[in-house]
Amino acid sequence: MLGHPPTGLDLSEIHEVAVSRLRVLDQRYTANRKTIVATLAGAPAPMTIAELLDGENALSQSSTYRNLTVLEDAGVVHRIVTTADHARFELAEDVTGTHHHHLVCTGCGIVLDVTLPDSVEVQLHDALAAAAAANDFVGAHHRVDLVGLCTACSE
Amino acid sequence: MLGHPPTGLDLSEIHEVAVSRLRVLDQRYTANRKTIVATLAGAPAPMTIAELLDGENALSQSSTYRNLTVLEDAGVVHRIVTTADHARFELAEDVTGTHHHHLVCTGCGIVLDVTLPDSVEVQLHDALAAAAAANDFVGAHHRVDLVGLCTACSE
DNA sequence: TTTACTGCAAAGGGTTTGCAACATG
DNA sequence: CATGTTGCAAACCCTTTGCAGTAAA
Repeated sequence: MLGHPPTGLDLSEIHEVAVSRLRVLDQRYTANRKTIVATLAGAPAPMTIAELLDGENALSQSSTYRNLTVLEDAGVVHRIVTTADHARFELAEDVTGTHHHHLVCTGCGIVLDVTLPDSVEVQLHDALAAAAAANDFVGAHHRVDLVGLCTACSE
Repeated sequence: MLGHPPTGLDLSEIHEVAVSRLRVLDQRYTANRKTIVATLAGAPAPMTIAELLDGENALSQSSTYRNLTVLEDAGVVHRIVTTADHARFELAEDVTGTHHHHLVCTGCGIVLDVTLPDSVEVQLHDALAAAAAANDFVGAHHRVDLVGLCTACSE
């Protein structure tokens, strides 16, 4: 089972998507990249580089960065920049087949995934589409974060 | 006239707020800090450090960073971290008396302010409050970004 | 005259890159 | 064997900090 809420695709399907998207860029779906994708798919929340490097299958730091960049360019993973410190990574929404938002803890920096009611998503989407059009922005998608303190940090 | 949409307070009122908030932290509202606040108040969009340093009244880089940190701690300015590169700064919402969101260009990194209809804000607020409560997050506020390409970068 | 602020220069720390060796198709 | 990938180490760049001098209350 995947860690991200409402799960759309299973792991083998995700790997297939990754393969085809990397192929477009003439890049290979190596064992290391597959491991990164599987790790992200199984994670309960977006992960930092440090967390990825702490795992069992620790590949080098530079390769981790490079692979994540490649996977990001291919649209397989998504980079989350919340605070000034470490970036976090998760599978792209159209890879997992889900749409969600983030709860960001200003204390420890952890990021949790949450979903919102469809009715809210629709209203929000329409309002933001209008705002984007009014400012001549194209290809816009929305990003909603809730910023606060998690249970551990609020004590 | 101020650069940020729906203008709540004028510049002299903003300075007063800044003075009182800094006083709480036993810090002074120096000419340099006043200049930074005035610059941000007059800017059409959140500014980077580089942009602040390019201005006429260029104070040193370290002082700019330090003053922005102080002003942020005092709740006068707000740091926006959208991409991995430069941070951007704007006056805090409760200083300008406005509530708005951001249009972020993935091409050049520029950030524009936009407002949403109250009805959407209310629905969104309620939905996010529920999500925060469900995950034991406290003191949460929402942050909505539209990510896309601006006119110049989409050509 | 005590405390905060400034500026210069150096250090910090996450991220990126040069390069030679390796692996894959 | 041609091209993409890896890992080490060094470089990068934004940001922070040490320190000595200056200004404000």
